[in-house]
Amino acid sequence: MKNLTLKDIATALDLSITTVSKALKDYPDVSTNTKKKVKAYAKEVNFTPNAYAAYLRTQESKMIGVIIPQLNHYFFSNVLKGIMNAAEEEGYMVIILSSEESYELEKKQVDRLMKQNVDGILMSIADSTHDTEHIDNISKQNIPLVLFDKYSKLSECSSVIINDQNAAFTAVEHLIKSGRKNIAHLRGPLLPQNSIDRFLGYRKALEKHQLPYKKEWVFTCQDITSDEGYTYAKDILDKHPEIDAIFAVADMPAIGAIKYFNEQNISIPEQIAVMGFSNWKISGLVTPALSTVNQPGETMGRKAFELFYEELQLHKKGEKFAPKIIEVETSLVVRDST
Amino acid sequence: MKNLTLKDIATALDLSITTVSKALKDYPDVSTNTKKKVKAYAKEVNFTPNAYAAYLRTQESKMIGVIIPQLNHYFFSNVLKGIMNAAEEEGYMVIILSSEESYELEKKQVDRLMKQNVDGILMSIADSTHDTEHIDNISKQNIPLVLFDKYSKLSECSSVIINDQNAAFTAVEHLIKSGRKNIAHLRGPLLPQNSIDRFLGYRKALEKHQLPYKKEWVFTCQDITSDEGYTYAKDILDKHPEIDAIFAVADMPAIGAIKYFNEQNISIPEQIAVMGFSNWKISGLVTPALSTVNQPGETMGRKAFELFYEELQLHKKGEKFAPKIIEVETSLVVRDST
DNA sequence: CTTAATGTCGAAATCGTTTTCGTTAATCAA
DNA sequence: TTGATTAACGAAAACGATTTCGACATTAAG
Repeated sequence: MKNLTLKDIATALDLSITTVSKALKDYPDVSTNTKKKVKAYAKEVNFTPNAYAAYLRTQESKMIGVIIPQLNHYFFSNVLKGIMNAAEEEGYMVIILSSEESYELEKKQVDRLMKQNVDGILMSIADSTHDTEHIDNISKQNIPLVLFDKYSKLSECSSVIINDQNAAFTAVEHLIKSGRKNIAHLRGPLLPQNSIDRFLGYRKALEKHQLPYKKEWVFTCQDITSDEGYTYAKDILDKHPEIDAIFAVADMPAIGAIKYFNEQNISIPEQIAVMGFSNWKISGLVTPALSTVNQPGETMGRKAFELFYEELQLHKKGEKFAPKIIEVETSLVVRDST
Repeated sequence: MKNLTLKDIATALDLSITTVSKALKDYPDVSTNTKKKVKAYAKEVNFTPNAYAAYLRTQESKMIGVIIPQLNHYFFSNVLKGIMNAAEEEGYMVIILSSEESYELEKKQVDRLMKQNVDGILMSIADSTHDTEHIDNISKQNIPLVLFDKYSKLSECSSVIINDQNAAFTAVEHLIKSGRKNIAHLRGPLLPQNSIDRFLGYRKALEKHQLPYKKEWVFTCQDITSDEGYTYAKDILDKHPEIDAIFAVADMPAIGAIKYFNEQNISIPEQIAVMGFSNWKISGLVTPALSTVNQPGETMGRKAFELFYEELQLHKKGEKFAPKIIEVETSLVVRDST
């Protein structure tokens, strides 16, 4: 049982392929009567025009590509959900690829998407990405591009982000307002802007409240989805007992730290407070429940798609599109760990 | 800057489109010399034949569709990884859709994939799916289909699964061997076979060791990715203080229970042992670390793709394919909660 | 009544690849 | 030398939808 074609419908209704095609797309030179008949029949037999054949003519694949650094990642899964829902509403299919935080793989995935003739690319760049030639290439090929979450200062294109610095600032200020004075920071890798901005937000909060900033109180996590916080918590207890709060770049390191403190019977938040970042699902389930910054992934995904779609419309009209940057609101989620 | 076509290469090398195409696909009626020249040039200009145009002729889209019940799910993310890696090796693109555990949406997503002319569909059916007409339709259209993790006894098609009953049996037996006698079960929803089989494994283990099975000790979680275990833990403490171990259908309910016990200062595993199922990343990070059954998602994904690919090759030859069922090995991960 | 405008429809070219079926020239057997 | 074989290439017809351009009939305008 093959898929139906325009020809099948044309034969059935004794019309030409042309007229059927035009009727379905509401061309003005088809009578209302014919349109009705064609549409009714098409609906009856559940006809959808073959996307591949259509592409050949229109050069529109009705597909977008999404590249994320990690597949197994609560936040990115949420972003994907937002993208996919928005995409479906406009009749777009989504091809998801992962760069596994690797610059080389990221380049390769970009290439795969271009070869697949996607109508646009939404991506969150990998931690290890240090140049943007492959990204700039996308725009050069006139393919709409939107970055989300992670972005690069080197390359100017549309982005959907949060204000990492402000969010971190608010989180740390909350620790300060609850009386903490010696606040450590589990920061992320050196390269990505998020990691830098959250660190800067941390410093700013300390500065504003005239608290000491000490280099030894900042610990770098290589992978913010791992439990590196566990070992750093040990360091903190052993070498810096004066520390009374930790602000982590992400939830997982914070949870790692909590685990160590629990094992050592250090009471949270009495002896030490712990603040995460991102609000993963698990954050509410650890003991004590983790205070954190909510990063609205689904909203970001939806906005990213909308930005792509807007850009595409202009492209089609041949107009230039000035890159837009959308900042999505975060919020502080105060639970039991602070 | 348009994408290159066969024509461009033909013009550049002063050959016909036909010869270029055939050279790239190693047809025997092209001289070795010409093949070399064409391939070298194609590589130089980074040419890949347009997939859409190729589809029109071959009816092969080189895409597969994957439907999972939830996007934001550690286990399924792992399966996806396995599928995507295997798919890439064979030059396939993957379209991922989510049924959100809804039967209606699942039907719709199947339809979308068929309309997209995917070469095959891999899916894990939703909890709420009660009939298999939409699934049988896929096979009827001669599109290779492979189910994974969740499957249906109603419909016979290739599947990649674990032996839920045996795995649950082993897990519960481990609790028994460590001296537990009154073991409760947080089971999953009534419909999916996994949930049933894990429950049956639980019962079998009790039976074998002549331990009591009590209906009141079985609690049904509606959503096994939620923390329903938290409230059931309260029930258990309040109404069934004799219970000394819990076997949960999944990690999240187990973690929910752990959270409640922690808050009530019930020591785990001394007063009560907790066993999960699936081995989510977070399981090692809660306190105490959760003992659980490891479900090798990535392997399952890879096997699922391989099964699809095998079936596709036979389809192309016009041969019949007898559905295969592959059972992937699980293993017990003993941590601190038992 | 003639010409122009309008309202419906279809023929045919096009997108880029694949593949069938020729065509040509060179090689071989007799 | 002739006929048959083989090696190397190309012309052209698909695949299914889109869209340009005409064709034809009908109506309106002059």
